Amino acid sequence: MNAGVDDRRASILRAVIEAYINSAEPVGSAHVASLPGIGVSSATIRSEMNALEAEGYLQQPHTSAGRVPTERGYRRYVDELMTSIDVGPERIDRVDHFFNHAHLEIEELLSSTSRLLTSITDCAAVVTGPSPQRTHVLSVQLVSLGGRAVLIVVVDANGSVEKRTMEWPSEPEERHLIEIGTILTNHFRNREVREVDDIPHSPDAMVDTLIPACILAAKEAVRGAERDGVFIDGASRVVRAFDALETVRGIISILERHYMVVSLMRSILSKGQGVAIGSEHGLSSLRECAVIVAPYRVDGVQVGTVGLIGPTRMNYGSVIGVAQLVSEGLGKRLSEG
Amino acid sequence: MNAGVDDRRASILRAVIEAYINSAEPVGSAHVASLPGIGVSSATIRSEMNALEAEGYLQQPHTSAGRVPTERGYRRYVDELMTSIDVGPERIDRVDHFFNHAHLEIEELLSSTSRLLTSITDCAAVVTGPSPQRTHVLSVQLVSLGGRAVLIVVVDANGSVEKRTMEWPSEPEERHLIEIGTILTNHFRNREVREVDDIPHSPDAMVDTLIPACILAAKEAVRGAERDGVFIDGASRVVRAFDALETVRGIISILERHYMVVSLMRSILSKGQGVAIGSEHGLSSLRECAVIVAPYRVDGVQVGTVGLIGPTRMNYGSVIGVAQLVSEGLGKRLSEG
DNA sequence: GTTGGCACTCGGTAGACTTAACTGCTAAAG
DNA sequence: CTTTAGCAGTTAAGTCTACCGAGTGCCAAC
Repeated sequence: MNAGVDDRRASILRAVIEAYINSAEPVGSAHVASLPGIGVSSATIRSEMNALEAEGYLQQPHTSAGRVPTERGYRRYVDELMTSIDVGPERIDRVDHFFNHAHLEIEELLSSTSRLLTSITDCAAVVTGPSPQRTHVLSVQLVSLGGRAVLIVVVDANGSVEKRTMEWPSEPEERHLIEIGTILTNHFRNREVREVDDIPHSPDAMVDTLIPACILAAKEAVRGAERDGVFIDGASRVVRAFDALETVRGIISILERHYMVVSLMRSILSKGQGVAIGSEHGLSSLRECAVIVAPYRVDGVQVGTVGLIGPTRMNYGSVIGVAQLVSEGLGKRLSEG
Repeated sequence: MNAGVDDRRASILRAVIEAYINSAEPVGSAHVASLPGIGVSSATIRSEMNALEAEGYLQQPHTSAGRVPTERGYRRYVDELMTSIDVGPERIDRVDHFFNHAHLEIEELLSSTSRLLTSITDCAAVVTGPSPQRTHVLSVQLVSLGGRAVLIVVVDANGSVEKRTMEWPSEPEERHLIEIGTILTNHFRNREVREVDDIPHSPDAMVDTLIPACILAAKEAVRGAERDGVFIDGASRVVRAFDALETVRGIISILERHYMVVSLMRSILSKGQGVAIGSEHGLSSLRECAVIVAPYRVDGVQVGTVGLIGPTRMNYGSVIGVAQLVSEGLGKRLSEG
């Protein structure tokens, strides 16, 4: 078993996987042999495919069928066999055009990014917004909602607004609200919320006693907003790739639960990877899917992610490329402010 | 053809529809004859069913099968045949418990209402929030985002926050922002945004020239927020009721486009109805679904709606009942503030 | 090591037959 | 004139069989 043999075997594996990605049908030796760049007969291919099956990269749905890649096969393909990350010029154009022409509120930007991703890749797309916990605060305001209810409104440097209602000990006075707003704005300004654990003071005793609760509420407002910044689109698109009803239902029910998707993406990233194939991520409803994750950076700091969920037989080269392209574009766009 | 005959025919229609709702399978004459309260033989039922088919209320999937209700059949059932709107005590309890224990921000309230609806009915649930256009404004604030970007933040009486970025003619000065905030807060306070079309003035010339653009931005902020106040849940649940893949795909792709769902509900309401069955609403992807809409009122004014989307063979009595129950509960809850 | 040849294996399709669930019709009974 | 039992007629769905074709594994020859 020398390098030459392994090279050939590898390129046969690549050919099988790419053929399967295109056709979604088991690939036979004759088809591979007919491909340009493969200079050997189908009999040779057969014996190589046999070896690839023994190595766990391919499998046969049944004896008289062609071969289909296993999870392990896809994994190797992504890790070392993929010809190149080839997005295609027209897709690059679409992405460029999108970011050059996007003038939107942050939520609209993220949600249309998600729409862009799904329409380019035919996968379901996930975009998580910049974590408000890690964003600098610009302003804190208090607004009376009537009765003892007070709304605390936090604006951060991304232009996101977080809020939370709190209960005042008694009917709030306008001047207290304004004063606390000013104190908190100065206290939080240009700090990340998670860093703040000291408490400012006021000469006014009444105000002074209220401040700790307000700080707590502001932090909770920001924590609560973490959940909202997830934009998922394209469920109906992924679903086209499958024809087993149970699979479809499983996928939909995961995509519907945004927190599941977020924690899925987090867990993939935390393993230091960008691609999870089939059962690698452990969500059995998505066992026929691959998940691509690409974090994006604002001013050098990773603040959010872009993700794509599609069938394991997706076109990895192009999907991974698009994910990277868009995550870069989004990071750049958000860095400009 | 006297009243007695029509009564019997009607109760046979009712029996067929209810049996079909329970079993999802074509209903035969023998089964209807065996039901309590039907004192005639299957032969008689057959001839009545024949008549009902001629009248367009029933149809046969094929000659040797039982009968299935037509759209027209369901329509008549909903309009005059439905035994009663029967929600069932345990469901009533769940709804009561929900509204008694819900202490949440408005968005969380609406989204968990939507979750409640879908889990009770197994339909997809839609909750549209109170229109911010028709809500009184409590406060308007301006926050500098850096450079010439300024965020205008509008808080309304429901505790919703709307926002919009605008471009300042030059680097904004803090005192201008505060002053305009105060002027606009006073100007908008306790008015509905859509009513405001006059423009307040300021002695400061610089401020005075900026005000019209700010009013515009505030109005756009509110208009833009209209879209966000839609909470849809339970796509994976409706989908369980169907086994044709194309149907499933169609439903998902509609539910994914929130604006389509909103305009669907609006159009049903504008026809003065609360139930649209099959093709009545004109969305071909939902031709196998029925849509139930129930508006809710806050302080006597209709501000939003609750909707349910399920298969045409849903249990109308219970689903309509739940929709009404929840819309009342939600209205009451929001009236308390 | 590579190749053509060949026997073999299965899944899938097509046709024939059977079964079961209904119906509509008819003629007799109420 | 309505209701009913009985029965022949219709059709989808299930079962069985045969057959085809795609694709394999193996082997002898190159």
